Amino acid sequence: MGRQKSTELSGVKEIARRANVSIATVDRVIHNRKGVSEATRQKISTIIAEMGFQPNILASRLASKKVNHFAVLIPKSTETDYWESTIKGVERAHQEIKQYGIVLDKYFYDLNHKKSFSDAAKLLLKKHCDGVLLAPSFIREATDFIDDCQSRAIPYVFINSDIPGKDSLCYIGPHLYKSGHQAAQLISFGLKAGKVLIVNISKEIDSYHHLLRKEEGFRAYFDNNRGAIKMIKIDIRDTDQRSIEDALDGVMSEHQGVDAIFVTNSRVRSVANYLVKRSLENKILIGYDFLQENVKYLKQGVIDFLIGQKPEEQGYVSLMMLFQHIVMGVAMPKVNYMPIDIITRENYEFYKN
Amino acid sequence: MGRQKSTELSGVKEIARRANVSIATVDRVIHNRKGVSEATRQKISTIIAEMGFQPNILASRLASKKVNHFAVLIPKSTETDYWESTIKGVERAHQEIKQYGIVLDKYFYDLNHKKSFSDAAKLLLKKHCDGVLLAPSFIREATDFIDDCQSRAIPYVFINSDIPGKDSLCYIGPHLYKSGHQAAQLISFGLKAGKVLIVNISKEIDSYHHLLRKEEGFRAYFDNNRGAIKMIKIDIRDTDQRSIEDALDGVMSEHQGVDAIFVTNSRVRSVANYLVKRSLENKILIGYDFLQENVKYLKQGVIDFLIGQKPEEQGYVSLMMLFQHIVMGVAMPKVNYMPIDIITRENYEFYKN
DNA sequence: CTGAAAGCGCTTACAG
DNA sequence: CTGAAAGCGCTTACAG
Repeated sequence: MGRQKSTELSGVKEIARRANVSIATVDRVIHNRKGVSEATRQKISTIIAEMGFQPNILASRLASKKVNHFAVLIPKSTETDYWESTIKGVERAHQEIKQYGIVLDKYFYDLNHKKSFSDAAKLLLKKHCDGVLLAPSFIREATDFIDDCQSRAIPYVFINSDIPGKDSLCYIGPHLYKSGHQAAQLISFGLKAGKVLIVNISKEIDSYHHLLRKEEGFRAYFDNNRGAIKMIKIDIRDTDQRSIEDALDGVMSEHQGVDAIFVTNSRVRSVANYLVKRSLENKILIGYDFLQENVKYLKQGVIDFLIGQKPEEQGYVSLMMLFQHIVMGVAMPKVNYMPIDIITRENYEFYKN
Repeated sequence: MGRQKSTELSGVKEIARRANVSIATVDRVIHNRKGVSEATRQKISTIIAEMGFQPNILASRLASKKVNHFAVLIPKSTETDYWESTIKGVERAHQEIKQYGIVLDKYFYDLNHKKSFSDAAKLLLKKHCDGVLLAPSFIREATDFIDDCQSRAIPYVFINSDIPGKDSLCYIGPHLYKSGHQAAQLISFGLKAGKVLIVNISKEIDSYHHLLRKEEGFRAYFDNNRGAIKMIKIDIRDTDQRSIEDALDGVMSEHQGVDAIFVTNSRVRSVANYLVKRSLENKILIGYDFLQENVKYLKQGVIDFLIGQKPEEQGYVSLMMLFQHIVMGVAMPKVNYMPIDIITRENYEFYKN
């Protein structure tokens, strides 16, 4: 391991020397603090530019002992589900940056109750906070909340879905339409002609809007590549296994000879379970999300493909974005679409959420 | 933005106070330096454990001005190729950690000349270095080099491929066998019966060994799921377009009615080009790597699937591993397989190498 | 508008 | 074997 006392001329001390001022004044200029004559400011700015000076962020955070609070507002998770991965990613990012004085405040809401969102949001706004990371599941409630954020000049990033028309620091999540498109392409690769069933399962009317965007993309693919594919669709609003099976029995008997099924969310496991019970495993089945239960059916060959949305990376990237923007002062892209991952029984063991 | 002077009792000062010693002695114990009586060491260790003390890495690196040199030894890249991405990932990681006093020394060799590897390795070993990241393309030469590393106690990580039997800090790269398996599954999803052609294109005898592991995995899939698939194979050692086309013409006329082609590396673009020239775009074509030229044919529908090996992430992760191990003292997994990514014309625009 | 001085939490000679 | 003191590059009161 080398050791080396710095001999190079750099840092605030050198700037101060060259400008013939104290380092305190240099500091004022670096941070755009007032109380510096225009002339001195000019002189120092020029020197900074010439030197290509980059402040030492370690020393800066150490000396200032500055603390930033970031708040995260997402659905609460139940065991092994999707949002569990998201919060895991957020926490992993926090581990990496907490030494810079980043405090993470977590707020969760219940996807079945809009009010829980507003309640959590209210709590959140009671404490000081320098940036927010939110999953705006409920359009109205989320809109109210971000209006509050805006009036307090708190920057926020959308995760997993966005609110069309509402400007945020950044959106991090999937391109829903395209992911539906991808599902369609996979089916059409394996099925040149036949009947395809689209299944939406959700009691959430609000989040239904996500599913619809996937469905649109799915349909559009066959419109452009129209061939011998017929499409049927069913919406299932009661999400217990029994109701799902009844609904599927209904549609299957009404429309004989379904060859492939596209489930627009992670409930594909319920459909897989149904297919096994009815000995219909040979149908092509595609759905969403790398969840334990889904992978089980993938391994068995009941589910052919899962489309992954990288919830953990979403969480990780989101918090990092906030950090890069607020602490490091780095510019960020407006949109950061997650990859559309294709998971199969051959590659699932190497998959990273 | 909050500000807050620390009031909590923590840090070396507090340890020193509790142990009734100076902070210098505390420092000696923290870093296992000698020159401390066993009694004092015991006392201090206990206090450290009790407090759950974690040294402030920012302050530590700032005060010590310690510098670590990491060396990277990989093939030199030509424009937009695979290794270009790898070095990009390495450099991105370096950007993030250089503030900790990490210096990156880059060495490149020519994949067409084994000697260039040894030469670069010799150069590398002339300078001080705390860790090495290497792509061991040439087994013999790489083995000699890591023996040197071992005798100097320099830790090293393998990237992109490993040397079976040679223990390293860590291997970061694809699971070659499984990725061949994946290619086979995709083909079999789209082709229930027919003829499949395996194509190896490489003038490199050494790196041939990689391709072979992919081919093995590919074949094994059809052995397990044997059906109406016949396999043919061709090795092409002259990699100019003309020779490739001649070779393909030969095999195609000898074996009529090939339905699908699996190219075991990124040269799939050459085969795609050939198929276009002969108006054979309707055949299923699968190959490797997210390179511009390959994506061009993916968009056109000539290539059906590309398998991505995440070269950039390989580079990023590798350097981070070295950093985590050497600077942060964190334990690392022995193997870090990259995901086996499936890239299509529907999802390529969201793909990250 | 400006500067001297103390301090962030740790490390490093140096002296004993 | 141990400690007092200076210093890393920056920030923050405080005084002028």
